[in-house]
Amino acid sequence: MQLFDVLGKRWTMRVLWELRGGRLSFRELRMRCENISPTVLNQRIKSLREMDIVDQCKTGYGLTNWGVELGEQLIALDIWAERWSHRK
Amino acid sequence: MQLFDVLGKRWTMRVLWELRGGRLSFRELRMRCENISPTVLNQRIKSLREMDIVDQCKTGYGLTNWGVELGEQLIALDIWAERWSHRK
DNA sequence: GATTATCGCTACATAAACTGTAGCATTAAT
DNA sequence: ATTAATGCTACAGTTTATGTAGCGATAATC
Repeated sequence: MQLFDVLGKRWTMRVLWELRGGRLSFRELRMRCENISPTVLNQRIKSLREMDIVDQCKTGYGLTNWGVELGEQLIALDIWAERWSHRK
Repeated sequence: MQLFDVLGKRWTMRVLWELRGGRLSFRELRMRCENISPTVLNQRIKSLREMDIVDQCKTGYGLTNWGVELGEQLIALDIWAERWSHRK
């Protein structure tokens, strides 16, 4: 499945996660992703833009409507992970 | 976050996806994952077992209770992806 | 009770993906 | 005009994944 192929690549989910907070410039996004290498960041952005999940305007990169929805899915995952992380 | 680190590795989500259907032997699991290399499959299994998401018994590998829950999260993602894939 | 099959898994050479740093071209502020 | 910040590319070095061969162990078959 195309979505899983992309999400399963290193940094993809992290990039989406960081973009939930609002638009970010390329350099800001890099810093928030532990200074991911610009090469890979650019590859991820490219994929996500082709998938209508991320877009770009003069104020930086951000989530499209689809991206916001996907972000909500990640939040659901995060809530589950919170419970899971407290397992005994 | 630990969960995203693991899920974001190649093949991890696919392995979980395939295990939703029931227990599978190492070799069966390999085949269903497009003949992923055994080296990597074993690494993923190891991580997922340490996280109490996958377990092993004489009938093969399968999901723990936590794994089933996580699988449900993936199904939610899949349902969303289905809608998304029909975008215009 | 040897033999054949299947199993989980490791070894290892090759290939692909990621990293880290430097820096170019462009635009925005001073 | 100069300085500063931006998005992004280049590239060498490292890490990760692939593909194939095969070992040791257990299970069925003759």
